[in-house]
Amino acid sequence: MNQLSPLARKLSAFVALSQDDLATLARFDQRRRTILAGRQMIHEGQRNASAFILSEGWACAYKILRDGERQIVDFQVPGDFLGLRSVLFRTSDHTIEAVTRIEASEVLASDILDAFSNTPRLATAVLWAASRDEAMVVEHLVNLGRRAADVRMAHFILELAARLELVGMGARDGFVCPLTQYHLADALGLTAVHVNRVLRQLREAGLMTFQKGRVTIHDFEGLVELAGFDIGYLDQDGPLLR
Amino acid sequence: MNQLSPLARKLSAFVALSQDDLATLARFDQRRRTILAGRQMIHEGQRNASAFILSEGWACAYKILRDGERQIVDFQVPGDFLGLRSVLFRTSDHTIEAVTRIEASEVLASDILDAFSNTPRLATAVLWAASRDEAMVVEHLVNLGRRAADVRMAHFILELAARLELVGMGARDGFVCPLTQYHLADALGLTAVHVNRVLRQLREAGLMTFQKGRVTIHDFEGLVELAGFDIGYLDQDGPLLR
DNA sequence: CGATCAGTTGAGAATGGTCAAATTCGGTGG
DNA sequence: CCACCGAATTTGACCATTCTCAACTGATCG
Repeated sequence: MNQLSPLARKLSAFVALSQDDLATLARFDQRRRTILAGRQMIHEGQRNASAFILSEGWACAYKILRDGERQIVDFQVPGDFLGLRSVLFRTSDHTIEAVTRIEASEVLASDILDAFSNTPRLATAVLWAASRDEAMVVEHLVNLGRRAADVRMAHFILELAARLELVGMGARDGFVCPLTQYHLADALGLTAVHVNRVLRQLREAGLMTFQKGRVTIHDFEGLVELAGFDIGYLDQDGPLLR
Repeated sequence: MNQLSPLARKLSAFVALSQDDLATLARFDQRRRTILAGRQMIHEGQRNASAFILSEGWACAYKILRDGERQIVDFQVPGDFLGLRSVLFRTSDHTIEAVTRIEASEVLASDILDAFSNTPRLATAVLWAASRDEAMVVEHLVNLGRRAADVRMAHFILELAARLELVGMGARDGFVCPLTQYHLADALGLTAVHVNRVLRQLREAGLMTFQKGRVTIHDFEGLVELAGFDIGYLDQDGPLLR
């Protein structure tokens, strides 16, 4: 079982996959790629893009507006499947960029379509994983639409903490985080200047520190209370499969 | 072909579905329901919810925050599939409410899971439709994060116009729209008061009018220019299928 | 004919943005 | 090891978009 890819590990935590399913998943993992920090893995408008399964490093998906502004839609951490929509849509509607140096497996469109035809159980599991990502995008949307800057930041940090904990890369007291304050600004719909002020405010309130590539959570309960964070949308039940 | 459901019509516009696929889809359409305006079709926290295919009327999906604020995630119009995520997640992470009186078909979880096992081509088409919805949520997120109130409104109206045109319910000069200014406010992350001001501003600029259940677009090109609207994300190519 | 709900408008407040300038920090070449 | 460079972070002063609160209108409904 040490041979399982990060995605297989994640899915297996929720679904019992058959030997067939695991074999198909293993084929997803044949094309190892190393991507340098800052490189684009998929770019907006690209046709026939591949998908990727992230095993090391962080990526982010974003859109650029006419005036050059950037909105980050989400971040991907190890174990995440990225670019599924770029495969189903012939042309990608967003850019995915490596935040750090990345180790990933490239998954061809044909691999995915074959999986849908031949291993429906795996297909449903992949759809569940995609739905979980969508649930995160929805919560992110709620964050942007209806929460004040400090609450927004707190919620964002708690979501990252929960996601990283699931893959063993963090805990309630914090995690290693390669993001800059510009990343936070573009994800949270704020300016970098205001992000800095909000971070200071949270630090001075004794809730959390974001410094030198590390997030330290000083008061987990306090942060949850401020953010009104409810982990439900991350669906720890797993997919409905028969 | 008159017997096709709205969803079958929408999917057929993009994918050639086999007799098997169509037969499976027809089974989706057996449980007709009428839902009164204001009723909840799926509520947050509900377990084992059904999905629905909308044939008449408008619905909206939203989340309520701790402080009672509401964020509308998206609207559904005839031809839309709603609640797919509520089926895959055992418990729904959002509420779906009828904006008007609705005619819809209830689709059981088992119908969908069977479809995935038996008609992979249809499953892929459904996944594509879900991805298209996700693309709209993503664009909505960008709207909230990085666009000013007037641009946000213009973009939202143009998206609705494009979606309704696809199902024959509107055109470039406008459409019938049952939404209140409160709906707009909760969708766009604004207050109803500010929505009203923005609408006045757009009306006085000769771009569009939102009044008495109808949106009238006076200057389509001007609105597109203001919004920086690019229809690409609605993916008119259809899904990649072999 | 109240009651209620959607829409409209004004005045003042506040959250977050803009602009500008330091300061810190991690590298990199000497 | 040290000087230096560019990127990231930090802070202040001022500004503007959007919110809040409050009042009023008009339509609809029982």
